[in-house]
Amino acid sequence: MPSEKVEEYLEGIFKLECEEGKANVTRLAERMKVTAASASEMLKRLEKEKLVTHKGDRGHVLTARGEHMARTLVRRHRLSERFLTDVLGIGWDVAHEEACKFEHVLSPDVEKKLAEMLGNPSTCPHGFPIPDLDGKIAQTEIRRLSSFCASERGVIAEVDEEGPELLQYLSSLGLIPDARVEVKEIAPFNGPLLVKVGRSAQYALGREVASKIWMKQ
Amino acid sequence: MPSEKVEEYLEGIFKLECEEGKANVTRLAERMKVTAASASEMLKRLEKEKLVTHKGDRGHVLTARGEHMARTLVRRHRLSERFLTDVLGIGWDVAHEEACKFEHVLSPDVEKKLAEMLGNPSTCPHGFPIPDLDGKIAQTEIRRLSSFCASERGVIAEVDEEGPELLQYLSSLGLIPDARVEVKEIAPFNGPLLVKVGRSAQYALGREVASKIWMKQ
DNA sequence: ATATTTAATTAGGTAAGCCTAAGAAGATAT
DNA sequence: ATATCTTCTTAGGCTTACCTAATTAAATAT
Ligand SMILES: [Mn+2]
Ligand SMILES: [Mn+2]
Ligand SMILES: [Mn+2]
Ligand SMILES: [Mn+2]
Repeated sequence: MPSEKVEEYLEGIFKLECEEGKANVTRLAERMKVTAASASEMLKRLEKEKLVTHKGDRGHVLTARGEHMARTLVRRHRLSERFLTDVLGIGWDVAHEEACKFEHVLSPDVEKKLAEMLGNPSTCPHGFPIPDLDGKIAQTEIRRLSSFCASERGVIAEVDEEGPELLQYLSSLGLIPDARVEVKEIAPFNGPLLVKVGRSAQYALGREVASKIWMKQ
Repeated sequence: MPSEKVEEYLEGIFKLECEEGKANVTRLAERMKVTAASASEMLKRLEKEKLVTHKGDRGHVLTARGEHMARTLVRRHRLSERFLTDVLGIGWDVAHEEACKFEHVLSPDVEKKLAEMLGNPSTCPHGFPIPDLDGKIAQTEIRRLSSFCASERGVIAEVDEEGPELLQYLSSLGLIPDARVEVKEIAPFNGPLLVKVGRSAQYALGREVASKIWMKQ
């Protein structure tokens, strides 16, 4: 049985692979909040356990087995988030860190029953797709809000942020998955976006924040 | 933050105190499935951390702080069992070991929301009382079924067993909390009890099994 | 009182995960 | 070509939680 730490590393490597194609020591260490030395040691161990292989061009990638485990963890994480927000009424801003603990204690049977109870949801509260039992993740066409032009409109698909503060702020503006957003204006010199959420007032969003909001349609 | 291991030891010591008044190294080691050496070391550490004190008459007892932590864990364990059986439909025979993992990942907020969602239940699926937020445990008058005489009747309060096999067997006979049981006959020479559950057939129960069933009324 | 059994502790060791500090390898700049 | 970053690895240490084997302490039996 892999330890909770090993599981967290697999998840971290998987996310890095999704975002950057491969994982390197430095980026993994950052994500796991450990030193590069610690990340290097863990990668060596994961390679010995055939969960990771050393890709030629400077980087590490998960093996089939490692990737399957990672996808299972992502599924359990997002199902847990769904449960925490929908059933218990926990805020989406803290659901992530609570789910990060839950994901390691779900057995296959509990995972299955939980998914059924929730009606086999397809996304987590932040809009990310929930992998199916085989680990398959539904792909959709999405673009960053920061890439939008003035007068463009769309619907929020995903909010790519884990910290509670920003999530709390965004939900207070109604900027949550499935909200309709229209970009009214973009300030010059790479300035903030003026957006309208639903039929409420306009808000100015910094580019960094806007780049964490992924839009569909 | 206490580690999961420390939490499990606190729980083990608490149960021993309830059952035998105090915890000694040997009994604790048995319960935790470690050697006496390991249990001895852990007790030393818990004493250093002021979670346990060395009682004069051969034994260790929890401090107020240690006991409060233990009661919180028991509460989270039993709430988790309730959730697993009532909401997810997990069998009571495996709910215990699943809950043993859940109890360590519940934050105070999640614990509170979970208790509310469940309607603040007063007992776990095995009939044991759920401590309230202060750790207070409701006391009731209960007796072992094995102490019953022929023709005595009562209602099952608690089933004091953690292994899945016996629990599965007992529930197949309808021997679960709140079931009405009548002792029809007791075989001589400390023999088995012939019991009638509800209005179904009679079953012969060994004394060891009968002593794990606690009756009320 | 002495011997035996049981209970508890100590000594010494291992593995997982973390750290700092030092060194090696690669990439970039001058 | 040489110097300077950046990235990665190694060496050496620490803590937690476990182990076996040996020792000490306490209880029980003869
Ligand atoms: Mn996680
Ligand atoms: Mn999420
Ligand atoms: Mn437990
Ligand atoms: Mn129970």
